[in-house]
Amino acid sequence: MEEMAPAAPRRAGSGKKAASWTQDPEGVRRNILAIARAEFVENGLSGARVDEIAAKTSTSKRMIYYYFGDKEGLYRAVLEEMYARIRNFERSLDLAALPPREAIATLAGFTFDYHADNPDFVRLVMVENIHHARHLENSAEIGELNLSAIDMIREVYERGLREGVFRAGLDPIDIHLTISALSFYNVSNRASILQVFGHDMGAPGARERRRASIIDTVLRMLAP
Amino acid sequence: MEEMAPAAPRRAGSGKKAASWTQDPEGVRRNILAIARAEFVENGLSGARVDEIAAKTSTSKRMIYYYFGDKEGLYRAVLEEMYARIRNFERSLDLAALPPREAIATLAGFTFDYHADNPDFVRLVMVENIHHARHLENSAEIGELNLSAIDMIREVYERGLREGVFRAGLDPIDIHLTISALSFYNVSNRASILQVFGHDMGAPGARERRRASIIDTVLRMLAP
DNA sequence: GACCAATTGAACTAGTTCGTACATTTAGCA
DNA sequence: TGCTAAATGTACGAACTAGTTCAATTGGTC
Repeated sequence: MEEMAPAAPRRAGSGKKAASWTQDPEGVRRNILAIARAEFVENGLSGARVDEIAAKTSTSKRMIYYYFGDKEGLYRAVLEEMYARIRNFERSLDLAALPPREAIATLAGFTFDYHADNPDFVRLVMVENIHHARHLENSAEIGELNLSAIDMIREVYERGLREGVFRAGLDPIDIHLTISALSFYNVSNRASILQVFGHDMGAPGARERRRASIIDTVLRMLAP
Repeated sequence: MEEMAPAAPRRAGSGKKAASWTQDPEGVRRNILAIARAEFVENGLSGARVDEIAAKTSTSKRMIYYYFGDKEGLYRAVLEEMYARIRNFERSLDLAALPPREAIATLAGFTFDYHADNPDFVRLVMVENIHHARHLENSAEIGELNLSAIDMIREVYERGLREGVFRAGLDPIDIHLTISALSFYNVSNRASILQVFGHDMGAPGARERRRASIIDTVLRMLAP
């Protein structure tokens, strides 16, 4: 779903000695980030190889260290870019315009789709959790999107309460966790579920059925 | 929650040259497996270091290769032991003796507790999914526990249908996925949720509330 | 057009990591 | 008791890996 950021036409010829190149710092940065993301997502932080990332880049290993300091710096940059992206996704939703039940159904459906369509995001969060989220910890600007997601749910939930379509006593974060867990697991554990149960949660048919089931489950959770 | 399998008293003195030792193949095996599990769970497959595992063992690196062939063989052994364990857990449940709704509530509660009490299991499954479950694939004897879990749910579900306490049209595997997802996520994503939302799903109070909420959600999913 | 800071390239290195070769000890059995 | 196979210890090496050194090129600015 993402372009590879081909870093502008560089070194048109081969890698000869006296070859010349045009400067394009932003392009180089984006190119490195895109490749690095793919590698970290596929092999994890310790499994990814800097030399491998460098080789797949249209630039050299030297540039990785020049722009990102070290391997962890590069990983952190990938992580931050990924979270910035999901923040955008969340901002794109306008639940306030919908009736409570439809708002929750929309949120659940969109969340499910976002996870299913962005396995990279899911896998990176898995990797980060294996590392006890200590890179997320050192990364500023993560705390911003905190309340936005929860507050959005709280607003809809309280509106639903006033209208009598939701039951009282629920915690907005509990609603968020339920939606996230059901959406996340369908991607994160796809491989092991396939091996153990022979059921492919990612197959088109199964995915759609699961999507409907999850929306239904969340609505039932909130029903009076 | 697990003993360290101290591999029988070996080399009572120090590691001197002429020291003697008593043979204990099984003890050595178990000792290596226990240490290896901790390392793989903590650092993943690529992050774990064979030398580090060997150092923490009461035996030497030579033994690891003697018994398990290579790093992947050791990892596979750890994985198989872990799955054998959960199979035992599932067999310990006797849902047939309970009324349908209580049976499901019990299953959900037990599943939640098993995950919460065995983060090692959860983390190892995460690691395995990062690797696309390809080690699970090459490991025989995994397919056995397939139907047991699903069949157990199917039996209870159909009983509930006949008694009119469950609604029709559900897939047993869908029920299983819901219970697993909600239980798994609470452990697997604890670190990132704490960082992003400042909410600790593992804290005693939060854990109990979440447990009750999940059981309730599953029952509502099945209600007519 | 000359000068300096920002960029980039290629080779190199110090330390790590998996795995092995070789020697030795133990346990059980003829 | 002596012999053999299983089990264990020690030391080492080849390959890999993150990060660096040194030098060169570019773009903009005076």
